[in-house]
Amino acid sequence: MINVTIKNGERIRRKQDQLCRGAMKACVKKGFHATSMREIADAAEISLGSIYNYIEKKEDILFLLHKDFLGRIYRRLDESAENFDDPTRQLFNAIREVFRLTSELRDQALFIYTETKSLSKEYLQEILKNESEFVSKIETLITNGMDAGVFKCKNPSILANFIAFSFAIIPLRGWNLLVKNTEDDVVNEWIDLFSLRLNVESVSDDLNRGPNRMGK
Amino acid sequence: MINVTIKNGERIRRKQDQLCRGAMKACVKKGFHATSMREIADAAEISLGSIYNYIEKKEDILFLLHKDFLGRIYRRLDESAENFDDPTRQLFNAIREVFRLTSELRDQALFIYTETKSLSKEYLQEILKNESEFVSKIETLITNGMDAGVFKCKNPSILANFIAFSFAIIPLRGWNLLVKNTEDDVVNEWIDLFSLRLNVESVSDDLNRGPNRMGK
Amino acid sequence: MINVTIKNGERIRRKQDQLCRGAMKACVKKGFHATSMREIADAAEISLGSIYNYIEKKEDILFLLHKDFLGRIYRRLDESAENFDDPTRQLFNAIREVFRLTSELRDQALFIYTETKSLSKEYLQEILKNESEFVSKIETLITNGMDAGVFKCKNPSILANFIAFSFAIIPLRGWNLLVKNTEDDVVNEWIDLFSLRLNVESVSDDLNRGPNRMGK
Amino acid sequence: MINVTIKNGERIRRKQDQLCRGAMKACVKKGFHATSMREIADAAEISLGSIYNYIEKKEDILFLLHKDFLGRIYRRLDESAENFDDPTRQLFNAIREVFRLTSELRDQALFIYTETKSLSKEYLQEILKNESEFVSKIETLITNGMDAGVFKCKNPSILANFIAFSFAIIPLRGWNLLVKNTEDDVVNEWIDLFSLRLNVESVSDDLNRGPNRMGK
DNA sequence: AATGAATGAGAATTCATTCAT
DNA sequence: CATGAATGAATTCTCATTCAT
Repeated sequence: MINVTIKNGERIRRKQDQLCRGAMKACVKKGFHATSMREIADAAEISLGSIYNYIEKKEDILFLLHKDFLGRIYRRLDESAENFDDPTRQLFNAIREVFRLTSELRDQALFIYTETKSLSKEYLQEILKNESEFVSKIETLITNGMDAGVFKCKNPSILANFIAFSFAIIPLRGWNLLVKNTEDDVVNEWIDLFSLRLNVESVSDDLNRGPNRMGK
Repeated sequence: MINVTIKNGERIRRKQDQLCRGAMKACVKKGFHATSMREIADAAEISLGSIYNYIEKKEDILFLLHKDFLGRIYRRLDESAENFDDPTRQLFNAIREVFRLTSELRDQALFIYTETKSLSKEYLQEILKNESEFVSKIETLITNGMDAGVFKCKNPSILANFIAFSFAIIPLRGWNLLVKNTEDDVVNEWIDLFSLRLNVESVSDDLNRGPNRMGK
Repeated sequence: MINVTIKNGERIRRKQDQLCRGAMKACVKKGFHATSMREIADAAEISLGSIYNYIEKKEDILFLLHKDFLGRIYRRLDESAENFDDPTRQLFNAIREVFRLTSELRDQALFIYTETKSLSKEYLQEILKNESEFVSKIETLITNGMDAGVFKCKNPSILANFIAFSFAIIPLRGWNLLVKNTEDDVVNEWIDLFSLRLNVESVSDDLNRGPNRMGK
Repeated sequence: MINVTIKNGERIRRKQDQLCRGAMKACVKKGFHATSMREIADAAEISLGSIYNYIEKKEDILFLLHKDFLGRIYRRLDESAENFDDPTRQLFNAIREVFRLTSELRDQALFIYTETKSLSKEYLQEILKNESEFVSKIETLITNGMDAGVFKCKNPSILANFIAFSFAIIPLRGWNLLVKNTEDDVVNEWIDLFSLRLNVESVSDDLNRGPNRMGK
């Protein structure tokens, strides 16, 4: 994907990881453009020249950051969904889990959401494809529930998008929301909203707000 | 707020407006950092040197763009709400109208939403205050309905935030949503979602999806 | 030709001239690549940033240097040829004059001859076109003499190229030639060589080696 | 001359040869400065680090390239001259042979001629000494002919320089000359020119343009 | 007030050379 | 000896801001 001078693939992965961690730390504060390669190098503890053994150009870092971040989000969605068989629990538990992750990574999420636009066309397309797949996964969780007769939904595609979009609310509007509310208040409100729309008779409280990872 | 050398207030406002229109045109394409003052000057048809009679530094332009954009959004909310007395119509008509405006100004909205972070602390606070007031206005529309006994809502503050947040979905996720759906599909889905949550018995279709600006 | 931000055409010419003089001074010593933009800026007494108001990229300077240098050479050829009507005097006087100029500008000529290769394709083509015209001009001087019956020559094109080429000998091999000989020795030898080949019965000494610019 | 860490002289020579071949291939395309050590290493199929066992610094490569190239040219001159006893045949056959070699190695010759200037003083002196010896060799061929009474020449030193210089015409001006002429046209023209100057009564055609290497 | 040329600090990137393995 | 990753000085170029006209 990214053309580099280094031959050892394992080393590339290791260093790009190191680079990502440092770059994220540095970029979150000031945004991508405003963060110089020197600052990234310092934060990643890789020498300035060395960075260019693992990337071709600064923008590659932004791309890596996106891939890395989205990867973590998607993995959380997958893993959360695997914990339940019941479609209702499966969906809403996954929502809760991903929501918690984006809240936890609030600054990083804000950074990613606002810097996607800075990607060049080629990279943007790849990232948007990733995001599409993420939405599709949510849509599948919805249609599974519909097939099982527990959800009613006219347009699962739109709802899946809404759900994916809802994960951004703490990063984007936490400055206002969290003044009077906790993250849990917010996610519960979303879940109530979506469960109403899915015509779920009773997302029983122990289920909806119960402890995480209750196992199957 | 912005310290300028010019005395004539009216002239300042006129030129800053001209500057805004040009700057928005120029910045929407490439983002704020990537747009040079020269490009902004060209787009605004003001000479490069002259710009600095009306602003102090480049960031001032970003601030002006935010103020200008948010002003237009808020004005739309106000004007829409004034068209109805009935709280249900008042709220949902306003949602529809503002939604349509952000969809229409999709590129500008995306620009504003993603560049807010670039504002310096001082400016950011002012912009966030504006946004808070916007959310408060929505919250008032909700509580009015509650007082009138037509809405039920446990936490109007969160819901108002959700509604404000929902306006961003076309700018931020239109690339995915609008592949299979129209803007109207999307706004109707939001309205259904929110009306369900507000326990509105029947947002009758002629009301909910009726023609715009039907007058009182 | 070169895209610049400055509008005033006269100013562009003036500054590009200033830039050329400085750049030539700086580049002659170390070659084009080894001379940094900062050194050029210092030599030209133009600030580093200002230079980029009058060129787009460093290579433009090399192109300007070529154009400027070749222009001076060609002008000398034209002016010299105008001084005589007699084809023999016309040709050999011009040779002598141009030869003297390239000897005088020995360092600059060496620089130009050895850095032509560094030009990008587009610029190279334009410069080579210039050079072609220069050779054609010499060829015309030869064919004029042939038409007048004073020169005999099987292949004026090759000979014109030889003559053009011969101007480079002092810049390129002066380090060896000028150990034992003067520039005049060298040019006289060339002239003898070429006049023999043109079958000129007697390039009388007063003509051949006589004072410069004797008028018509 | 070049200080290296390796002891084994034979190995040094072998690797430097390999380096030369690769470096020439790589440098001819873009010039010496524009060719990175990595590119040279790749072209020579020697690892980047290993190169520095056989040279001290990049410039050493340029020096080696010069030595190698000039060596080939000089060897051709020597060998060609050995093929004949007759001074006329000896000189003009040698000219033809060397001319053909520089034409054949046109790109390499152009590279060498234009990059000599990039050598540092120390190396430059050694290369120029080599070139001096080359010219002296030609001068000897001329004075031999004069001693034998077949050449008349006032200044063999200048003429020898002219001859040496003439070998550069295809590399330097082939782009123009070879549009209308063949290499043989060009060399024959030079030979005619020089033979006229040497007062050779008749460089008979079979001799002058006859087959190469006709043996003694 | 308007203009647009001048400025130089700072950006990304390259690359010869070194050095640990 | 061979390898190739690491280094950071140096390079070109950009651009917000200033300032003379």
